[in-house]
Amino acid sequence: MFSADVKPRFLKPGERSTWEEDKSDIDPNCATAFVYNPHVSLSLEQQRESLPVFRNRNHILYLLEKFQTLVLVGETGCGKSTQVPQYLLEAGWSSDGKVIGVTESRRVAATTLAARVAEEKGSLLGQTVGYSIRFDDCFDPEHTRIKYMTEGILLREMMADPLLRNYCVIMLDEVHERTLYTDIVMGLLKKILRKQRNLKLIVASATVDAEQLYNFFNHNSSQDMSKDTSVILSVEGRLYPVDIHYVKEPVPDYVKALVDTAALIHEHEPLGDMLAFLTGQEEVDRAVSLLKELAVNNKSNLKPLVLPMYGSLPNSEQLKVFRSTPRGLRKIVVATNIAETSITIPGIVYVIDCGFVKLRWFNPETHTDSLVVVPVSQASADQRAGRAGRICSGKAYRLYSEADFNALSVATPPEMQRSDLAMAVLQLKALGIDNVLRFNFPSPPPARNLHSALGLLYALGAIDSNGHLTEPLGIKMAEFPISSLYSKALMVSGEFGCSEEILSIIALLQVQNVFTKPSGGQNAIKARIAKRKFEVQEGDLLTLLNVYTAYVKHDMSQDWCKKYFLNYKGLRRAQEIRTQMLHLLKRFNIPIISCQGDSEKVCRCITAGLFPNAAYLHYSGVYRTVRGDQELYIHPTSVLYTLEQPKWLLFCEILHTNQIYMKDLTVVKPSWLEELAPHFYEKTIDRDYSL
DNA sequence: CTCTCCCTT
Repeated sequence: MFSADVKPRFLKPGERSTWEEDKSDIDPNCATAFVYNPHVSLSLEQQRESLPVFRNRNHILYLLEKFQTLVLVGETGCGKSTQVPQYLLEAGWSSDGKVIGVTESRRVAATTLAARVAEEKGSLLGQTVGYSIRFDDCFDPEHTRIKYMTEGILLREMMADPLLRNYCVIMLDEVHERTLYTDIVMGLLKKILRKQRNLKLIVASATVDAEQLYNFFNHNSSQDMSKDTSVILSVEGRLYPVDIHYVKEPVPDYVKALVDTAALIHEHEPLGDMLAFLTGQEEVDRAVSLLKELAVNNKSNLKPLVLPMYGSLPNSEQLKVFRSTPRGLRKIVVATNIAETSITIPGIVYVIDCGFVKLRWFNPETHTDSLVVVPVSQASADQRAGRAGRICSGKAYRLYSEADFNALSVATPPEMQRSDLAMAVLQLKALGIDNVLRFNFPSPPPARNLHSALGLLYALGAIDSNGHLTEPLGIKMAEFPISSLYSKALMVSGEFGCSEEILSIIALLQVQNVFTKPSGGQNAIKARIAKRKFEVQEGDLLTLLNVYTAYVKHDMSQDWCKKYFLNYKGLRRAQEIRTQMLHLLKRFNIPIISCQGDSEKVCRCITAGLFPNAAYLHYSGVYRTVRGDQELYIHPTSVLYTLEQPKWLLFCEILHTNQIYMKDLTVVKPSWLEELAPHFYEKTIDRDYSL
C-alpha cells in the first residue's frame, strides 16, 4: 500500500550516547535527589562532549558576544536545552551574580532539565542550578546562576521588574511550539532588549520559523547587515534517520487505514515498538478495540500489546505506556497529540501519522471556542515522524500522499492567533502596554480577537472607556493567574459574603477531570452513582463546591477520593491554587467570609463575574447566548443535562465539537442579571424571552 | 450523551 523507496527525510545520525535528552516524566512528584559522585561526573563530562551542540560551543559564545539575539535552530535531542546554559556559565556570563534564565512551556520540562543540569555540574539541585514553577520553587537567590522556569513565571517576573535586571541571558526554549505565553514574552523581550543593551537573548527553535524570528528581533533597520542585532545558527540534530513512507491514494477512513497499517507493520517488520497518532479519544478507543480484535488472530510469535494514550486517561493507565515492553511482545501505542511534544514514549521505532490534529480555535463573532480537526502542519508531521528515530533508525508511515504533505502549511498557527485574548490583554496592560492594538506581536492576532477582549474587559470594569486599567479593580484583577471573569467574581466575593465558597469553586474550575471516568463497565456505573451524591439543582459550580467541602471534611484523604471516584491529584492541586488566591484576596483586604450554606449568595456572586456568559432558553426549546445570539446546548457532563431545562443559565465555557455545548453551568434568575450587570443587560432583557 | 493540550508572583 505504500510507495516504496521514498528518500528518508532525516539523514543525520547522531553518535551513540548512553544519555537521551528526555523531558518526559508523567509524574512530576517522583523527582530524585541528586548527590555528588565524581565517577558519575566523569562519564557525564564525556557524554556532554559527544552531543552535537558541543561542536558549536565556541561559535555560540562568539555570536552571543557579537549579537544581542541568537536564534538557535536545532532538532530535539541536540542537547541545546541542557548544554547552552552551561557554556554560558563556564564562559563567565554570570560572574557578576546575574542569572541565566531558561524558559520552558511545561512544568515537567523545567524541573527535569534543572535536575539533569545540576547533576552534570555535580551540584545539588537548587544551588548553582535551580528551577521555578508555580507552587514549586527550587532555587537560591544568592547562589543560583542557571534558572529553568515556565514561561508564565518569567512573565510574572517582568511585572515585578520590567527590565529583568537580574538576568544576563534569557534563553527561550522550544519556541516553535508558539504557546500564548511564548508570544507575549517575545513581544515584551523585544522592547526590553532595546533598553537593556547588556541583556542577551537566545531563541531556541526548530527550523521552520528561524527566519521570521531573526527578523523580529533584528533592531537593524538599515540595509547594512553589519549592524544586525540578531543572527541565526543551526545545530545538527542527533536523531537517527527515519524513512518516510506515503500512501499513493488518499485513504477514505484514516482510523481504519491506521489499524490496517499497524497490522501490516506488525506482521512484516522486525522488532520495535509502534506509535500511532489520531486526533481524539473516541478515535483512539476505536482503533485500540479494532487492533485488539485483530490481535486475537495474531499468528506471529511476537504478540501485540495495544495501549491507548490520551490526556483524560486515568494516571495509572497512562503509566502503562512507559513500562519497558516485555520480551515476546510489541508495544503498539495509539495516542492523541499528547505524544507529539508533551510526553516521550521510549522504544518507538515505527510511527503512523493520520495527518490530522485537533486544535482549539476561537471565534470572536460568537465568542466561542471550537475544537476543530484540521490537517497537521509540516512541522508537526516531522515532529511526529521524529518520534521513531530516538533510539535507532526508524520508519514513519504517513496516511497521506507526498503531494498532500507538500501542500500542508509549514507551521501550525501560533496560539496567539486562535485564542480568546482577554487575559493576555489584561496582563499586557498591567505591564504598561497601553495600546495593545499597536503592540509588536511576533505574529499579530486578528484585530477582532483583540477588540473582543477589550470589549469584555470593559464590560467587567477592568478597563475604562479609554482602554486604561481601572484603579483599583483592573490592576488587581491582572494579578490573578486565572480568567478575567473568575478574577472579577473573586474581587466582589467579599461584598457578597461568600469569598470562602467562591475561592473553592474557582480553584476547582482550574483542574480538569475532577471526576474520574474509569473505563471498566462496573466501575463506570459506580462512578456515576458517586457523582450523584454531590449533584445539586443549582448547577455544576455548586456541585463542585460540594465536592471541595466534602474533600476538606474528610481530611483531604486519598482513600476517600478513591471511594468517590474523585481525582486526588487534581483536588490537591486545587487546594494549592485556592491557598494562592486566598493570599491575594487577603492582600487586597477583601473579607474572607463564608455564607454558611446560603447558596443564593454564591449564585449571585457568580452572576456578578460571569454575567457576560449568559444563555436563555429560547421558545424553540434551544438555548441562545445573550452575547451573540448563538444557539447552543447543555453539555452531557453537566449535572443539569438530565434535569428540566432552566430558563436562564451562566456558563464558564462554550466548546464547539459535534454540537455547540455550554460547560460548567449555574442556574440564575434574569432579575440578578438586570440588577448586577445593568450596563450589560438593560436593553437586552426586555426582549421576549420565554421568561 | 461527551472529552486536542498546556500554563500562571
